[in-house]
Amino acid sequence: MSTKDKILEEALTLFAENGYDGTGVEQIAEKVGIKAPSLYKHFKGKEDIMNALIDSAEAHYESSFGSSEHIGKLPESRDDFVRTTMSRIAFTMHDPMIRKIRKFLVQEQFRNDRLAEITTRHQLVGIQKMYEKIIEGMMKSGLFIHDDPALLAIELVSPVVLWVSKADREPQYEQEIMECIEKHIRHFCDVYMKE
Amino acid sequence: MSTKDKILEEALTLFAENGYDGTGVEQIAEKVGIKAPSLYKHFKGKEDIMNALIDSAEAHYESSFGSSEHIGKLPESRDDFVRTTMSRIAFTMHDPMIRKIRKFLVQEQFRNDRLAEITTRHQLVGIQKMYEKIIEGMMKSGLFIHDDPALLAIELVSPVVLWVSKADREPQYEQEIMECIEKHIRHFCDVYMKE
DNA sequence: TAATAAGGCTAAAAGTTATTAGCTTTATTA
DNA sequence: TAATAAAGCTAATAACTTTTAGCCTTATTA
Repeated sequence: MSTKDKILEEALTLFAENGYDGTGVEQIAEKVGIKAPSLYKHFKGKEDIMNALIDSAEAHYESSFGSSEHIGKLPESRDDFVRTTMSRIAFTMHDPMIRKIRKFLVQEQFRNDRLAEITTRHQLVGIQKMYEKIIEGMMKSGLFIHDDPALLAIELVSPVVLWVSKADREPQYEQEIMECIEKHIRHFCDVYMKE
Repeated sequence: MSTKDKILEEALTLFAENGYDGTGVEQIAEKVGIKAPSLYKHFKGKEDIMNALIDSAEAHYESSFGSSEHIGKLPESRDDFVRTTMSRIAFTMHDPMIRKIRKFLVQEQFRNDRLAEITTRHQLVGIQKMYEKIIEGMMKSGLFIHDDPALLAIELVSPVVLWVSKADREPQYEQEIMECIEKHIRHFCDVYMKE
């Protein structure tokens, strides 16, 4: 990995943990294994590092939810739906990179309009749009009752977003949280699936 | 209002806007109308101001959701439920004090365990426990179908929490957001209310 | 191989920030 | 009214932070 990439990686880790203002360039440099002034061979300044990070958060969003490719084939049963949804959530919750981006965004969301907009996309648009399509498909294939897929996607995803953000701040409850999430998803199926 | 209270008020405003690390004691003092060293006649230091603010956020939570008194009488019809719920949300969303506490907590939630725990209580426990009781009561009075009140409260409240936090970062969309929320609540009633 | 560029370093400038010391004024109370 | 406490101020300290300047080594390339 190039030094430039390593700087971005360590900066994201530190920003996620202590916020932008709570992190010094010296700390970043130390984690990379260089001295602070050497950072300036790769970036114009601290703000420039942050902007590059925002770009990469944006790129990450695009590659995760930008196209509809990522849906794969539609779940074919209730159990299939619960299983694929839970594993998607477990992945999102535990993947270190995704977790750092989430923690970074949530702390810096008020810094500027671009960060605000990206945070909304990550929290409200991304997974929800995806599940809108999945649910819509499953309505057509007769597994879900007919209803507004957008509203159902919101009802499915919102509690998950809140629980995952609880897990970000209180990781000791991860297991209970996963149980709550599964209970919620099963209840969702009880209400909106046929039979 | 005492100088001490004014310091807390202005500190909260600034912390909500720029975060703890993004706010200087000089800025706080200026807004209060004194010089920075005078702050130290009222607080031991910057951290002490923050701790007092956390106490007041805690007290605010207690007075809002600590007792069951705040439910008032149960809604007696679907329209009544939608109306009272929407007005509670509008109040929570617009009240400047509540908004500042929300923005402060969301930015500082990772700073220490106490902040993490209070953030969870504000975001996940507070309104949800309240609606758990309301929904439970309305199940008994036959307005809602019989189901787990805790799960229903989560489904009702979670999307609202996410939309309100979007309104905090992008206030220009407040109106659309209120429309989305109302649509969601009406849909919730369609699904879980009798007739 | 010689020249050049990339990327590291030290030293230090320049600015900011939280905090303390000590003085003065205002308000409280004995 | 006199004494004391509270709360303000200026000046200064001390630490920290970001960034620049200039030098040296290593790698690339003509």
